[in-house]
Formats: sequence, structure tokens, C-alpha cells
Amino acid sequence: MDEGAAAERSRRRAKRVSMADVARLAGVSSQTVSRVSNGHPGVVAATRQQVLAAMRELGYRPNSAARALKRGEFRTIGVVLFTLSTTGNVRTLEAIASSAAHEGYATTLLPVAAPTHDEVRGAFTRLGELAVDAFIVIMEVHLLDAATVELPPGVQVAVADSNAGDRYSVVDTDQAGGSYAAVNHLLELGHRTVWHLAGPEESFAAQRRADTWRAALEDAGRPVPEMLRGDWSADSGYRAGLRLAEESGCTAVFAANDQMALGLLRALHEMGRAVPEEVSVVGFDDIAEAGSFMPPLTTVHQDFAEVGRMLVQGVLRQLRSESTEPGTTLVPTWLVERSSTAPPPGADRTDSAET
Amino acid sequence: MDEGAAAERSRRRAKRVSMADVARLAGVSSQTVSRVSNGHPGVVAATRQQVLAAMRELGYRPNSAARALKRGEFRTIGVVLFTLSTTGNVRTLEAIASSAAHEGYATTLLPVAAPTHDEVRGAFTRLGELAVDAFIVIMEVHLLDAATVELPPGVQVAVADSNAGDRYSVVDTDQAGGSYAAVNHLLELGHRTVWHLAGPEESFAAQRRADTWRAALEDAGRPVPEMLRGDWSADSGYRAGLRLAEESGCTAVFAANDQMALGLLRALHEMGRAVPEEVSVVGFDDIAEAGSFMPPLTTVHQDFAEVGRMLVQGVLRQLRSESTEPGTTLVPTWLVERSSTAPPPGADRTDSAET
DNA sequence: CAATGCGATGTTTACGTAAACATACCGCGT
DNA sequence: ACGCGGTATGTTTACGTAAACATCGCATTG
Repeated sequence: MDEGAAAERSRRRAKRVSMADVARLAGVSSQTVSRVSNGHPGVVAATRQQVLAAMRELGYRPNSAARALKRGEFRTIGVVLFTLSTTGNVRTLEAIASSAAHEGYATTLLPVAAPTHDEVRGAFTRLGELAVDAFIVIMEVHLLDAATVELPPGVQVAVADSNAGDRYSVVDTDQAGGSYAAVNHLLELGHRTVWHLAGPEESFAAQRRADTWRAALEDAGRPVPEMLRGDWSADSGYRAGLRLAEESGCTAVFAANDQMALGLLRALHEMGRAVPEEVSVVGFDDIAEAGSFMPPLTTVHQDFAEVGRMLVQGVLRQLRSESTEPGTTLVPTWLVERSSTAPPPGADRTDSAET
Repeated sequence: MDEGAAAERSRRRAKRVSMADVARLAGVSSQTVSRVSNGHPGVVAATRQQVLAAMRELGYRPNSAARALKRGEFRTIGVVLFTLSTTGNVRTLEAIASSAAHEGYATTLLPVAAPTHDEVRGAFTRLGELAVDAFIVIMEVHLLDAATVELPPGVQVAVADSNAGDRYSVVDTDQAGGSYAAVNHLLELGHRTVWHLAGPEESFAAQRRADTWRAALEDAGRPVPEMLRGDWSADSGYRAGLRLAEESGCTAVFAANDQMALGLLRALHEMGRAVPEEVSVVGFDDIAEAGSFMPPLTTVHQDFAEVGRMLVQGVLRQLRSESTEPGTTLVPTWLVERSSTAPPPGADRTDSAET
């Protein structure tokens, strides 16, 4: 076992083909191999072919460690995230990975087990040792705060889902715009006011959506009902829905995400409150399934793909210009009207919300 | 604050702090710094403290490229996948990333833009240059086949969602077991037969589920209805549902995933076919929202976390022992009974399916 | 026809780390 | 007192690549 492992290790070591090997076989210098490998000009076609043939024969593949060491860059972007259980994170990650790939960068995942300060700090410590030129954090900023001191200097950062625009380059969807559109849509349908099922307290996005909901109501001079709170899950939406169904005055609900809206719909259905005839529901996210809810959900669409793209562009720009540009970039959101909203029961006019 | 940041920035690019710098400040040799950095024994406490202090002062972080070059390994696992739009892939990736992190490995994403042969080949070519010790492929194998020749030698591979067990180490959920359980559950409720809404033809998983569905019916001596086909999306489930609602003989449907089941539920609802009173529906995946469908969906649970864990264990074992062990490992699946299934209309006895 | 210039290729070197080897020192036993 | 064993630390070297510099040869030109 022991000598087996040792032998295998040496075999693997021996197996590794280097430029020198290719150069020897092709009868050229290793520098020429390097030139061919990197597509540099100044290599005559015949030589190039010879080198390429030798590469193929030996199965040469460049050693990226050596390459990175020499060049001083890894061509890799690290992504720090806490969970892949929310649509937004997944969609954003997907866009990051493909944008990065498009730019010739690899994407390395740095999962943080739990969103505690210790965990985040630990992650950043590990991150300091990671083969990464820049990284993108998809996480609440109040956790980032504590970890800031640990951030390895010399690595560019961009942040999603955060309000740290004063210190980092932040890209986020237009939470306020979307929330405002959602609430106003309901008011315009004639609802007297709108209830809100918020996301967890720790979430910046949840807070921003709730704040905007409140502001929109106050702007319109409407009463602000008590806010309910969920944890993004459909179950928490269901529980909130059971309670809302008892509120006879409740004719419109703005849920902070689609999953909770799903639970809400089920609770309302089970309690015999028809959607949208008796109660209107608006969600947030526009997940792929939203159009197949019962009824199809009116919700706020977020362009996560664009967020990912902009995040990558952001860090790469920083990387190239060597400048950090704090600031927040907002990606537009818009309301997608489906069938879960309608004028409130007893409303004769569908277009006026004048009191 | 500003000049601090600026200073740091210029210091960074000008020269990254190396072991030599730390060694100079601490008044020791760089080798001693290396020993401290790697926690090697044989460094007296006083010296260690001195080195650590110097590291802190200079903000030293090891250069992983140099380290990888020297050690001959990257401590990184690459994951090749086509899409993050399916629950299974996302859950699996998440588990891979956290298992890998737990083992001290980073996870690098290699997205494949489209599941075409060319794309996959290109991905593997890029992958050959990637700083990766091993990789995991989450993709249909028939695409892998064409790319096999391109697979960089000396890199360990494990595969999910595939039937390439003869050549690679494959980990998959027990598709057959789950499908069998789903069909039998419906038969035992008293349904005469079960319809099937399959996933896309290209999908190995879809094929396996369909095959098992057919086999289970044949085993029980039941008629095999015409199979419907969707593309995993809720929309395709909806379209199939519209058609099924017209089939008066249809009392039980086994959908190949939960998203399609969702669309199915909506179509049946809109067509006035009550679930589960008139039609029973079973899904596959047990996505987080399945319990909040209307009605809550009976479905087959897949333990993607376990799949990810085993994939990582698999490649790491291969890496350490340098042996490739083809073979398929199945992770158990089980039926989660919720409220979307019931005996067929007109059935008096709920336990017997005898004709 | 020789000088010149430039394109093609080779040689040297440095990147930061860590293994392997080398040395210096200390305490101990005889 | 002397050497011996062992430990703490220093020195050398190699990992694979690519920039910088060096060289060679051929064609163009005065």
C-alpha cells in the first residue's frame, strides 16, 4: 500500500509532460513551444506544425500553476456565497460562471457553511490563499463588515445583494423600483392598502423591499398594515397565509419572494379565499415556475443574468485598471402581470384608486 | 483611510509579499517561514511567534500558484455542467462544493454553454488547461462519449446522471427504485394503470424513469398507456396536463419531475379535474416547494447532497490511490407521500388493487 | 559586395515555494 | 573534556513557464 502509493505518485509525476519534453521531441527550444502554446507570432508555420504535432503526441497540457506563477495572475474569479438555495444566488452564479468563461476566466466556488461571522471570516482567510485574482461576494453585507479586516489586500471585490456601495462595487437589482411597482400595481387596481410578507430580518433585500412597501403606502396616504415576516420558504408563506386569511380587511398581499407567495396561495386556497377574486397576491423574483402557480403569479422580474454579467465586468475592469470604484449599479426590475391580481371584491371601477 | 487604501493598492501591485520579505523582517530564512506557514514541527516557539508577527505586519498570504507548482497539485476539483436550471444539478453542485471545501479542496466551475458535442469538447480542452486535479461531470453521458478522446490523461473523473459506469466512476440516485415506488404506490391505491409524463429524450434520467414506469406496469400485468413527453419545464407539464384532462380513463399520472407535475396540477385544476379525488399525481425530485403545491405533491425524494458527497469522495479516493474504479454507485431514493394521491374515483377499498 | 535590419529561434533568468540536503549549536554521557 | 546525537535553522535546488535578452541567418539595399 505504502510503496504502491509512492510508486503511483512517482509515476504520476513522471507522466506529467512539460514544455521541455515537447521541445525535445519537436527539436526546438522550449521557448518556441511556449510561443506556439500562447499563439505568439514569429513562429514559422512549419515549426509551429512540428510543435503542435509533438504536443499532440505527448498529450501536452500547460501547467497552469507555473503559468500563473510566471504571469502573476490566475485568470480565476472566486465567488463567495452562503447558499445555493435561493433562486437569485443560483441564477447569479450561473451568469457569473458563463460571463467569466467567456472572458477566459474560471470561476471558483467558496461556499460558506453558515452565515456567521466566524464562518465568513474563516472563508476569507481561506480565500486569501485561494488561487483567485478577484472575487465576488453574494451575501449580506453586515456579515461582510465584520470580515472586512480579513479581506486579502490586492484582490478586487464586487458584491451582490448588499448596500455596501460606499466601499465596494455593488451590483444589485432595483429592489425599490420593483417593490414600488408591485405595491402601486395593487393600489391602482383599487385596493385600499397592501399587506406585506417580508423576508428574514437579516436580509438586506428583504429589508429594502419592506421599506419600499411602507414608503409606497405612505406616499399614497394609505394605512400601513402590520408586516408579516417569513424566511423565504414556501412553508413560512403558508403559515403567514393562514393568518392573513383571517384578516377580513386584507385584499392584497405583496410577498417578498415567489416561494413565500406559493405558500401563501395554498393557505388562501385552503381557507377558501379565492385568488385573485377575493385576495390579490404579488410575488418577487419571477422564478421559472411562477407562471405555473395557481393562479399564475403576478410578480417582479429580476434580471439575475444581467447582475452576474455586470459583476464580472466590474471585477475585470477593476483588475485591468487597477482601480477600485465603489458605487452601486442597479439592474432594472419590472412587474410581470399574470393572473393573481385583480380589483378588490366589490370594486366597480378597475382603473381608479382615488379615495 | 483613503491613503491607506491607496498605499495598500500600490504596494500590492508593486510587489506581492513573498516569503523572502517575511523572512527578512523576521530575521530568519525563508525556509523557516515556509515551515511556519505549513505548520511543520521543528520550529521553536519564539521563532514561530516572530515569523507570525512578521506575516501579520506585512499581510503575507501564500502564493498558491507557486505552492501548486512545487507540490504538483492544485487542491481543486473542477465541475463540468451544462446548466444550473435543474434542481438536481444545483443541489449536487452545492454538496460537491461543501464536501470539497471540507476536504480542503476548492471547486471550480466549468460551464458548458450548450450541450452539443463541440461545446463539450471545447470545454474539455479548456479543462485540460485548468488548474484542477480531478473533475466531476454532471451531464448526460452520450455527450461525454464524443469528448472522451479529449479528456486530459492523468485527471480523475467522476460522473453524475449518466450510465457510463463501465468506464467511469458514476454516482446516481436510484432512478429505478424511485420510479418503481411511485408507480407501485399508485397501483396499490387501486388505480388500474398509470400514465407517464416523461422528460426530454436526451436525458438519461428521463429515459431510466420511463423505462422503469413501463416495466412496473408490465410486471403488474397492467396496460401501458401512451407516454407523454415534456422538457422538464412546468409549461410542458401544463400542456401535457391539458391533454391528459381529456383522457377520461386517466386517474393516475407519474410525472418525471416536480416542475412538470406543477404544470400538470394547474392544467388539471383549470380543466376541473380534482386532484387527488379524480386524478392522482406523483412527481420526482422532492424540490423544496413540492410540499406547498396545491395539493402538496407526493413525490420521489432524491438525496442530492449524498450524491455530491460521494462524487467528491470518489474522485479524492481515486486521486490518492491513483486508481480509477469504474462502477456505478446508487444513492437511495424514497417516496414522500403527501396529498396529491388517493384511490381512484369509485374505489371502495383503498388497499386492494386486485382485479 | 558588404553592411544592415529584421524575422526566426535559442539562452538566460526569475516567479514563490518547499523538499532535500547542509550546518551550527546544545546538552548529555563517558 | 570530548565527541555524539539530535534539534533548530540555513542553503541549494527544482518545479514549468514566459519575459527579456541574445544570436543566427537571410534578404534587401546602398
